[in-house]
Amino acid sequence: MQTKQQMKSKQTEEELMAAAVQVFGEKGYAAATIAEITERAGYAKGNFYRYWKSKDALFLDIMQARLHQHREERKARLDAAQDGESALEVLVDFLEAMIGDDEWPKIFLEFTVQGSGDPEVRDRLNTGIYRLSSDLFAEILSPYATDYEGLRKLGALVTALFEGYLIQRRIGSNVLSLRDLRRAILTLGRPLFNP
Amino acid sequence: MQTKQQMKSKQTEEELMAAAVQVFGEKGYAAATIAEITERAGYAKGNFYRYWKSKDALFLDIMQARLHQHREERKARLDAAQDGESALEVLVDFLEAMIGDDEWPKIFLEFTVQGSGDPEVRDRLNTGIYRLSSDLFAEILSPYATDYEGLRKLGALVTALFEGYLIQRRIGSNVLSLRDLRRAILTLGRPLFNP
DNA sequence: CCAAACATTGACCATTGGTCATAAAATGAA
DNA sequence: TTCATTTTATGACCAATGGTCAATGTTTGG
Repeated sequence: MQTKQQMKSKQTEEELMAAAVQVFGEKGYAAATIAEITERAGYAKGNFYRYWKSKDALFLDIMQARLHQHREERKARLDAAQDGESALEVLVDFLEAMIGDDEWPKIFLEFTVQGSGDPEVRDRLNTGIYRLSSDLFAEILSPYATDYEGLRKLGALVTALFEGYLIQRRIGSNVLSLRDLRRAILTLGRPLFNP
Repeated sequence: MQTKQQMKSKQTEEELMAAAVQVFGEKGYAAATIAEITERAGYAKGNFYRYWKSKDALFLDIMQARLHQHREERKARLDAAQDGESALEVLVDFLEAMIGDDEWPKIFLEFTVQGSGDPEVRDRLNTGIYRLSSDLFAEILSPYATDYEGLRKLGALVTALFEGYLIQRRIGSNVLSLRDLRRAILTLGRPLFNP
């Protein structure tokens, strides 16, 4: 059992994080303010910095938590895949699920682009926890294809397509649908699995 | 001939813009400050707002000027294209040239993503002056293919790939090269031109 | 019971985009 | 030339915001 202090700390952190998820979700990354987050959770602004060293750090934590959930599902479904194309479809399912929610992917994108100005944030984003890295992608699909470098590039192309798609959604363009994306990805991947 | 005042105004605007190009180029969009721009041009901060109504407006002007140049070249070369695939290659050349410079595309991306929060900026970005719109893309390639809607989607996919590629460069990933991008785009486009 | 450790507060700071009253310079009609 | 009007430029000022810190309350464990 923990001490009263430890419990209170934990609770405060959770309350702050819950408020942050709300505020970020409503206003996006840049427009969300620490003052509003703490106020909504019922604390003073200064208290925030006992739990996170910056707004960036908090957002990375939230991102991590949200992505963790998706990764678990992905793992389970991948075990059921039979061949390269179906495994690729599972990966695309995973990316689509991440993107399916309407607001958060845009906010992730906003943060990714603006945060990458800071070397510290850039490093953490590159950890592979936050993005479907090319290496992980190639690793997952390698049982089904021989061209490992080709798989890495395919992974990068897939990520590029999804993130480019997000930019278009952010700007308000509706030309592409998720179905179009999927078709394009399969077109790009097919040569690797049926040489 | 203009009056002395008009000439001075024009000169001031040019000096401010030149300073802005410098500062944005060195620091990116967010980190560039109006104070540094005016200071470098030798004026007081307040004077800036006689020429642009906001930092956003100035950046859009700069973006427009830089893109105009590329568009002219593109137009000239497109007249020489013979078939669909070579016309697509010209378009890719154009996008590659835009992206070839090292810093500015990243800065454009930074602005595009963060500025798209503001409806006014979003509208201007969608004018088609700032992006290779799907409609323009389809227009240009329509002599070589019958599936007009397919061309529009191809245009959107190409844009998505390039902008996704920019995100990766911004984050520091080097998996994709421009050659990879080109190959992927041709793979996606081929079915439209050789049905 | 009390000193040390921890949790919380809110005034304060620096930065920055943007505003505005004021001043300096140019203009053009009398 | 004169001088009221218009244009150009100034810099103090404002509000918003991320972040800091000394001070205050609260818990802990000896």
